[in-house]
Amino acid sequence: MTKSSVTSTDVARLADVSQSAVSRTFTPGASVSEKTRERVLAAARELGYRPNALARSLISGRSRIIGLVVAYLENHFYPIVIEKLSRSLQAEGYHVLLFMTETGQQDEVIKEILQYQVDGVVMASVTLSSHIAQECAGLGVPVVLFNRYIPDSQASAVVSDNIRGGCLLAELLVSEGHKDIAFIAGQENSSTNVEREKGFNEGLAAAGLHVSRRTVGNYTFEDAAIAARAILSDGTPDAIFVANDHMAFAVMDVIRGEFGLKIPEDISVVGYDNVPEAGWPSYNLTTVEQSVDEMIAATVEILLEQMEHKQVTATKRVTAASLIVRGSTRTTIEGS
Amino acid sequence: MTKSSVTSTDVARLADVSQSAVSRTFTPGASVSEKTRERVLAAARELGYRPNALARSLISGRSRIIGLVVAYLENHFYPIVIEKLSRSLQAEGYHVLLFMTETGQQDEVIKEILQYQVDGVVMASVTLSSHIAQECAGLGVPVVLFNRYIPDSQASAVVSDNIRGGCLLAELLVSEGHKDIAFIAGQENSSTNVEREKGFNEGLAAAGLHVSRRTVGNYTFEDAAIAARAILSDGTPDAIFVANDHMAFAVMDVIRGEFGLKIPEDISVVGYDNVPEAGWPSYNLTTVEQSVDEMIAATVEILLEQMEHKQVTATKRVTAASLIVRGSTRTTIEGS
DNA sequence: GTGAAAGCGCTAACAA
DNA sequence: TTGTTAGCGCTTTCAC
Repeated sequence: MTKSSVTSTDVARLADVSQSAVSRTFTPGASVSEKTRERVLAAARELGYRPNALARSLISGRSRIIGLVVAYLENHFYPIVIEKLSRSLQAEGYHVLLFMTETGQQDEVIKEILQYQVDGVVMASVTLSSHIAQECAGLGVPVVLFNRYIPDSQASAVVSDNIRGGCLLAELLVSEGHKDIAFIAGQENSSTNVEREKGFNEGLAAAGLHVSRRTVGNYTFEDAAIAARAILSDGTPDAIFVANDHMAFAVMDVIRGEFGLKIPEDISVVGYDNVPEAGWPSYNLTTVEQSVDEMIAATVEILLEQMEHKQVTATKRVTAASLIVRGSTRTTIEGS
Repeated sequence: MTKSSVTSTDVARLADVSQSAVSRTFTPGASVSEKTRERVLAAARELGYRPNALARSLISGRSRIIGLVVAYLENHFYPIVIEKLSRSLQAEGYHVLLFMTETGQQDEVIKEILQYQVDGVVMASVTLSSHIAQECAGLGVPVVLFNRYIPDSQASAVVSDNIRGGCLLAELLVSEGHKDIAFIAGQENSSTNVEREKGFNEGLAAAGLHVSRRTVGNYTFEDAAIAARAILSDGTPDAIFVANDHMAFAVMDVIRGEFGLKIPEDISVVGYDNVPEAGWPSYNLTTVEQSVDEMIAATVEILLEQMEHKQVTATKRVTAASLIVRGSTRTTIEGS
């Protein structure tokens, strides 16, 4: 039992310097002579001293903690986001305090977060009320909505070009000669769903087509399966656009397992996100890639910029979307 | 710009009470009269006051933060762990500070963690040196290794009964009449791999059998695919036990996609973990379930117990493993 | 039950 | 460059 944490005062005593000297030694860019620096470092090592980040935060007003709010990790897109965001922030000397929430509880959660004096907040798979966004802005705490966008919010947002992505998929399906095209939606009022659908519809419209059938999968595996059954019991469309990959896997399973149809011979399926499983041979799903790396980079950039200048202004960043063509879509169409 | 956080002093001034009264109002179990309590609460609401968790931690010596260290989220088992652990801890008033690390960097990471004065640490998919474990114990910070076990460590561990699980799978394969049985290992020196293999071998030995071929997949999708190719190019075994589900998906894809074999008609495959994808129709994988819920419950219990009594003692908890039979294994064997 | 006062471990002026 | 001196916002004795 070494017990108790050693404090800077303990180190100072052993090194025979002032407590401030110890503090300076551990403050990058402070002025300490090489001699005292070494003395302090030696003493610190001997006692096993580590600065208390909380005490530091209390006075400096910067905790170097970023709050991350997520609603669910079922969709594999989000674990990847968490991993990459966390690594990027760590590289900048920040750490992620994780908050799992239910949709609808976000405001409560934000209040909890603020108690930890976080320097910034990232909300993935979750939105927040304009009221709370304003409160954070007032406190000088930048908030970034990740993969979500709320018009007129005080919060910044990083999204990929979902409209363009939807359009790319429509163009692909059209070019392959599909006519009877169905759509399985995600969460109705989410910006991702709205924009992907919008782009998709526009793409079809440009070719004089439109979605023949539409059901809702709410971005969950189970609902997507139900949505797929609803469509297929009503006849087999040429193609289905499913609003994200996670749902698309469920849809493909229903198509092949329950209806005995072949993909892409009997029906084409396209998804959205390009999660790793989309590249797995069993699914081999044609999809649109949202570059998580770019989205994360933009997020960190916004955060750092605003934290540094303590100037919170709502910023919107849109990253590129790119088509990933795999085997779930026909390259040429034979019959009709 | 409301700027600046309101402090308890601000609230005290408005409510015309002492600053201590404000503190007591927000300290569960402190003695405050109903009257002052209401005055304080009213003032707090008016000013939008929220206690500063960092300042509280500084004096109370308890941060209510738990450090969680994870190496990778590729295997879907871990995102689920993160989600459930985070929710359980939140329910107890704790929050998770996330640290992504590379294997081999854990000691550095732990030192960073300790700076945040965490009340406890959970290490998933990662181990730590006995040296660091001792340091944490000395500081009174409980450490729980999740799904990992290190003999003679100062750290506690929560694991499922991997030996039993491996044995259950062996018994199943034996009972179905399989003879030529291959094994694809995870990470060679991880306790999960060692124990699952041990149990599996014992189970086979009880029937006078043993593993015919063995390759290593390192718990990654890519290596598992390579390991599967190595085995299959050498002839088709009756069955393959893959040390976790994540690798099993890669193996199944190779079996069906590259070798044109049918599962389970030509070959049975079993995995381990029972991640959600194992239940997806495309894989429908027979596997062993590690009850994440039970493992999380045990983890939180150990943490709370030791944090409360500030008494750190290495504890080992083993949860049950149960067989989940699905369609990737034959129920009766015809030929061979 | 309530207020005054003493710090928790640290950073940041300010003098020296 | 260095030490001294104030606090950061809060909890917690201790008298009253």
